Amino acid sequence: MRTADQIRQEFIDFFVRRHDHIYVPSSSVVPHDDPTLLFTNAGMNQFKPYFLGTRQPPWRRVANTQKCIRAGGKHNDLDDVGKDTYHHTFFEMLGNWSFGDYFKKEAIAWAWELLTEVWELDRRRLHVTVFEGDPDNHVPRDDEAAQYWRDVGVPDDHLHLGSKKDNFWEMGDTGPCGPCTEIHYDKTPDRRGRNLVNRGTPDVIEIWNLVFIQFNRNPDQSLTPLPAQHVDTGMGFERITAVLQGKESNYDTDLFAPLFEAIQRVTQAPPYAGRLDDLKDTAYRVIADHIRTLTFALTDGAVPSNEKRGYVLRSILRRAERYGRQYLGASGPFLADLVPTLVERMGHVFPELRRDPARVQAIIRSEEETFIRNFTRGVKLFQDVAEAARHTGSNVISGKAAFDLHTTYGFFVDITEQMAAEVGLKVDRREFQQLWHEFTERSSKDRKKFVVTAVQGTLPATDDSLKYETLRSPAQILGWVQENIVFSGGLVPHGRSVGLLLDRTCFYAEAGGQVGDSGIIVGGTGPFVVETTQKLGDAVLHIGYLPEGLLEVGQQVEAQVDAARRAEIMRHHTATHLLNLALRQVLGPHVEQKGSLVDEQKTRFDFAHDKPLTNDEILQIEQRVNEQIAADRPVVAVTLPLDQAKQITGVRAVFGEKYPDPVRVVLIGPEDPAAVTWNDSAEFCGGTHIARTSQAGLFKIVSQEAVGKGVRRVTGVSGRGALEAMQGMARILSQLAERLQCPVDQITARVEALQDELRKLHESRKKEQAGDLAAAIDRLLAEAPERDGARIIIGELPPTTMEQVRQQTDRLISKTGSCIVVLGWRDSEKAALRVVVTDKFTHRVHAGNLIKEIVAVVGGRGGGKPEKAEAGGPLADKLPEALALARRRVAEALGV
RNA sequence: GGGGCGGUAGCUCAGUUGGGAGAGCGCUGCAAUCGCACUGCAGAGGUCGAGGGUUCGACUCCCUUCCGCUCCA
Repeated sequence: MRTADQIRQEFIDFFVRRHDHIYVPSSSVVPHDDPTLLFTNAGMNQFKPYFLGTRQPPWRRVANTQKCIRAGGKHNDLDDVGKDTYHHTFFEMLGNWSFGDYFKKEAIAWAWELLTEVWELDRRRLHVTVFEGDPDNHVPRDDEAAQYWRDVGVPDDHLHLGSKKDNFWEMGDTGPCGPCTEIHYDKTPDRRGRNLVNRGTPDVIEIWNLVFIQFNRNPDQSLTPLPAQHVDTGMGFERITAVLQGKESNYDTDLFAPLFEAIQRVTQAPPYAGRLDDLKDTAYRVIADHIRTLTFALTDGAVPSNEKRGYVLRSILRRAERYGRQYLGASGPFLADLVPTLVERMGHVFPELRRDPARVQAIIRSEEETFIRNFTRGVKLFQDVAEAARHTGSNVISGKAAFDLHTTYGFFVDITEQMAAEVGLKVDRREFQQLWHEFTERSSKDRKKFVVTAVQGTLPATDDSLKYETLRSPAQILGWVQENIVFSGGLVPHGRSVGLLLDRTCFYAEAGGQVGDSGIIVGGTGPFVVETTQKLGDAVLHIGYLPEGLLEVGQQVEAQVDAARRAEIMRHHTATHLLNLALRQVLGPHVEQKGSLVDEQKTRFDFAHDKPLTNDEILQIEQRVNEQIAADRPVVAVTLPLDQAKQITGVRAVFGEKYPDPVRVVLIGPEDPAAVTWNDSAEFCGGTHIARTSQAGLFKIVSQEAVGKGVRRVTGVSGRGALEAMQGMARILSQLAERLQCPVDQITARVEALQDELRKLHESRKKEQAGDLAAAIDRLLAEAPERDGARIIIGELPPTTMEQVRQQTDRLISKTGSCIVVLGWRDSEKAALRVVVTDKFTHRVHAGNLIKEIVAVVGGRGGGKPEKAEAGGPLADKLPEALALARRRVAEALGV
């Protein structure tokens, strides 16, 4: 029997050796350069530019195996994984490719050759499909492909027509497309599967898809033939391995066996038995599949997080963890321990796995630990609500409880539902949906801001190239936007919030974290007040209002940016770049920008870092930024082709952001991109900056906080704000120094000494009082009358605290065994009372009720339980009176 | 940006309408043992995240804030 490794190799060798293909390694499973794509989900992802014609392919014929992940997004197989024999979130796609080289004839002939001659598959079990045609879109039936199949010997009763859904491939709404032909394998024992092709049964499965890219879909939906025709084929590696090894299930192949053994080893569960109706075996499949996805994704640089790609990975990890805990009896983290097995199994094909498996394991382990913590807490909450439900005789978990479990502990409803089902309960889905709806509604609505998202009418483009050069510029009014409607003629209305449109402007529109400019637009009889500036497409909206006067479309005006505010903004923006650099230098290379906000008061900077900054780190960072400011380095912007800009040493960009090509790069220090070193700041940035660093004046970090797991936020000030922040602190310090009568640099020591002194004083006073108190108590005890075996101890104590009296009453109880105690004393000018009644007498004297009555005498309130009570009041002089009342009441109660 | 939950001994966590801060594990000492483990006894260890407020009295209720987790946008 062939091993999986042999099968993969034979595929590659077949195309490379026999048919002159070039082997191209798999691209990363995390598409770092395509923000629209969560994961690489098909072999063609890395070759897309060649099909689109945006780049020339360096080779004509290629063969490869591509790492793919399908989870989250459109192709979401996540929920099916583990439940059947053939779904995976991670899989390999074998493919051979022609970029404008061979076409249908060769592709079909070679596919047949590989399957029937090299691999010697039974021809009688192979079926093929070809496109049936689509007259509405002028696409003919693919008779060509059908003929080539007949030529290699496929009989007509093994040739099927397929619909657009199965046999026509399109990249998107527009772009390259074409018919495809699929090869299916009949697994039925008697080879009677010809009517089961494309019926979604595991008995007859698609093993290879050959796509013939020959058309371009135009925006008007018409098709035109492409000048160069391409072939793109994809064969699911796990499937073909199962077929060639004669296995029912992909999971029965030697690709998964080592993983199952490892899972068994780390969980101590019974071995994998391959059953579909056993949740234990489902768990094995889920875990084996998911650990492949996690290991490959993390190896390629993805990180679990609470949004997007990272969130999908987190869900996958949790799903695996949950199956392991519930069905295999894993009690602690176990997924991380599976990584070495996978690296050993696949490292020779994907050497990147061997680069740093320890890092991958560390990430997985830490995720597992947080999940387990949450899971334990969530299970507890679940048990509470389940118990409560049973208690009320209901068999329904409320929607609110399910909602809380999701939003607090990340339990998806189906998890809650499953857990409920296991104990015979149901979940109120309707209530859940209702709450969920309100929740998402509120989350999305609660961000105010005047944001123009879509407009009716055509927006004229604005030339805003002046924003880097000047703060005043002549312009002509082209119109305005009001309540999402574009007006292009007439008089600008008074007092309403509108977005004024000009032909050119020097106003900076909000972008790249920098806030929009404010200012005025002068002309006619009154200035237009600009509160902020935003960009929509190529149009700049000067958002504000016209208080009075006349302003008309077509009029010549002058745009004047609020120069003082802009200056503060520019200081902060340049300071942000210096901060970014300093963070990396002080904390390490993992510091990646996650977002920023720059305005006239501050710079707020979010970055990847997983723990709070220490005081020392903050000091170092401030110091580095201020050194750069003091060095009075020039700040220059250069515009470069994107490819070239990416080559600049240590250049920084926000991950996931789309940058134009050419891109603007802001350099601090060197004026030539080639001269940039790791100690200089270079960032892709479209913002406005000061000309020299010294203009920032001063930089100070004022706060830091966590924004989410692994993301920290620091807020800093420069320019005037920094001065104010420093002065504010200096003022507080000098006030403290004055109050403490010591120099500023001794404040810490002085406070420590004071705290120490205070503590000692407290202790000695406590001791002193305790002595007095014990003596007083003993006196009271000596003269206490006895009634029915209980000592009745009522009296006043010297000034003390409740704490002390508690200890003394404990002593009394252990001494007397049975007693009724009413004590009063002064505590910082107020009267305090405590009543204690031992068990046997609580039905005759209720401590709580008694104290309520007697505390009224000293003008206070209090309460407690039958056996003990505490109270206090302001009229300390009336204490004897209160105690006298207590004596009477106790005497009455005991029938004296 | 908006919401939910949590922060109590070195660790994991209890703490029930506001009325003496606890358990388990760990730690120290003693006993027992040739020694270790186990066991028994004793003990140390807490600004109940921080700061305000309400109250005679706050771990508990209210506000602010920090830290962690989580969901949505």
